[in-house]
Parts: sequence; C-alpha cells; structure tokens
Amino acid sequence: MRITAVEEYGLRCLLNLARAGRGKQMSISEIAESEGLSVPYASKLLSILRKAGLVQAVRGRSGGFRIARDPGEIDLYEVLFALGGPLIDPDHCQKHSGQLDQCVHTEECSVQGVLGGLAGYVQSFLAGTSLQEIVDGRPCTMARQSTAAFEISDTAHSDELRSGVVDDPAGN
Amino acid sequence: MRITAVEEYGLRCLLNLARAGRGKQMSISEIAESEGLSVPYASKLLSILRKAGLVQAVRGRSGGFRIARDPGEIDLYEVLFALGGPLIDPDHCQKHSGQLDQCVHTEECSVQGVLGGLAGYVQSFLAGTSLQEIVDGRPCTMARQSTAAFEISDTAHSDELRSGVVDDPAGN
DNA sequence: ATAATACTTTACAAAAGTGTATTGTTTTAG
DNA sequence: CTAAAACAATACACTTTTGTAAAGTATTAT
Repeated sequence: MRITAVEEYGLRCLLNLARAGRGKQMSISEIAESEGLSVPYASKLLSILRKAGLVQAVRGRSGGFRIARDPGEIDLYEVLFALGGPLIDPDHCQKHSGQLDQCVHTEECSVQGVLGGLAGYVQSFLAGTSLQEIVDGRPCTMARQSTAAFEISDTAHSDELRSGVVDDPAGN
Repeated sequence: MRITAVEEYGLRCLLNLARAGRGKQMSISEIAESEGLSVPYASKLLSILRKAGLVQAVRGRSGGFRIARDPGEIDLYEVLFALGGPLIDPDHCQKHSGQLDQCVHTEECSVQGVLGGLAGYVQSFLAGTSLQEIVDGRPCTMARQSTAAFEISDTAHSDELRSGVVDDPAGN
C-alpha cells in the first residue's frame, strides 16, 4: 500500500495552480520547472487532471493551465481518485478470487470487510482535507492527532526478522 | 494508492493460519487451495511472512506452517508493513525530487506534510486492528464509523469528466 | 535406506507502472 | 500569412510487480 508516482507528482502540479490562485494560469514549462519534472511528463499529469475536471487548459501561443475551482472547494479525495482510482477496486472479489470462479470467502469475506473499512477510514481523511488547507500548510485535524505516532513507526517493526524455522515440530 | 496483490493475498494466507489457531499447522497446499492460489505463489507469500517472524515453518514430510503468535497479539500494521513496506518511503524527498538535486519544497514541503499525516492516520487504524478481530468479523471501532461513507464514494466522483478546454482564455 | 512429502531458493516470463520522445493541433504575435 | 509558442495524443523503452516454473533441501513413514 503506497502512494503512486502519478498521485504524488500530479498532486504537486495541481498545488502549483492552487497556489497561483483561481484566475492565474501557468504553462506546462513553468509547472515542470517548478517541480523538477520533464515537460512531457508534467504534460501527461496535467492531461489527467484536465480530463477529471480539476484544471482547465487554454491552448495556443499564450496558453496554459489554471485551476478549475477554488482550492478550498477541492478535496484531496477527488484529486487522488482522479490520479490513481479508488483504494479498493469496486469488483474486488471478482478479481481477487485466485483460480476459483468466485470469491473464496462468499459466506463471510472478512478481508473485504476490514479493507473496506480501511478505505472508508482513509477517505474520511482525504475528503476532509482541501487543497487550500495544504497550501496554507495546516493539515486537517485528523492529520495532526496521529502524525506523532508515525514518526517512530518504521524502526519499531524493522528488526523483527528471524529465521522462522522452528526446532520443535510438535509445537511444545 | 492501492492495496497490492502481495498484501492482499499474504494477509489472506495469514488469516487461514490465524483461524486455524496458535498451535495448529497447515501445509502450503492446504492454504493455496483454500485461497485459490497456486502452490508456488502461496509458497512465496508464506516465505515473506516467515522472514518477518509472523509464521513459523516446519520442514519435512509432516511439515507445514503455523502462526507465530496469538492472532490477538498481531496487528494489521505489522502484517502489511512486512508484505508491502511503509506507506511513505522514509527518504521520500530524496527520491521524489524530480530532476533537481534536492526536494523542491525545502522551505515548506506541504506535500510531505499532508502525506505524512495521512500515513500516520492510516497507521493508527492498522495498528488498532488485530488479526483476531478480523477473524471474528468485527472490525475495529474506527472502521465502522466510516464504512457508510465509503459505500457511496465512487459514483460521486466518476462522472465529473469533461473536456477541460475553455473557450475563454482571459478567464472572465 | 529409500521414497514420498513438504518447505526453500532461484530464475524467468507476463503484466502493469513510469517516464521519455515524437508528432500533431491550436492560437497568437508580428 | 507565417512562424513561434503551447497544449494534445500516441508510441515506445525501461522498471517494477506479479505469478509461474524448476531444481534443491529437509524430514519422516515404511
């Protein structure tokens, strides 16, 4: 589970336009240079954002992009959904049924339950964060209350590697 | 942002052993058949779980796998971290600096801030959910309070596609 | 002992994701 | 009208992930 490159860079490109403001426009070159991306790559990302209705393009010699709505009216869920789709595929059980015809957990797909719960949890965070809040540098309430725990997270689990092969087959 | 195949299937394999219980063991064949996976693939997943210390292997003719600790003592964060690593790479700004030498947002990396907040938020969910809770089919409190919102999520954003090309370059 | 069973490791092919290159279309400055 | 500037679309190479295949190691029933 991770943030994809398209989501990361696409969000950054959009934030440039959010910082510029509702009416101002920037060219692909300006955005690409600002984020250290190649022009063709930034172009691809902005094309995705345009098709999602998040930015508007102006063609021609004095063209460029501008944000489609007020940054305060665009939430992070809409942005990440446009760039990377949903956290869990709608027809999840169809695709993840292995070699069987249908989901192996038809009676009680507990995996589906917990991952669906996670997806909803994540969405509540994303939908509660607007681009304006990110530009202003004040993450939403939910973020601040759990950031501290994340800081010490990785090391806590990284040194748990061991052989896993036991000497006692009986389990006593 | 999505759950990877290894995370999904790895978790499912581990849940089989969690359902079997602390002392019981299952062979790769049994687990593979139970989840509709090929034996070699299940073998690879269980190997990852073993190296992470989550399961123990018994070799030889009457061998198999069993869960290393009580399912109530294993949380979902540890499992997903073992199978797919952290949500955000520790040296994030080094890798995502584009063509520049250092992160383009050194003064105020607002993207890093909000995504770090998201990672912490997700972790609080995962760390608060044990395998036992999943087996019992009762998602943790955090899941239930936000599941309803997820149900109606996808359709709400899917029909926002438009051309994005405006007829009014001036923006009036 | 030996064969059967089960885990281990490595290698590899197919698919998806990432980023670049190229060519085309649109608009405007002159 | 023409050339320059800027967005649009497609194709392609590269990398990572995914899943399979095959050969190897370890244990035990007989």
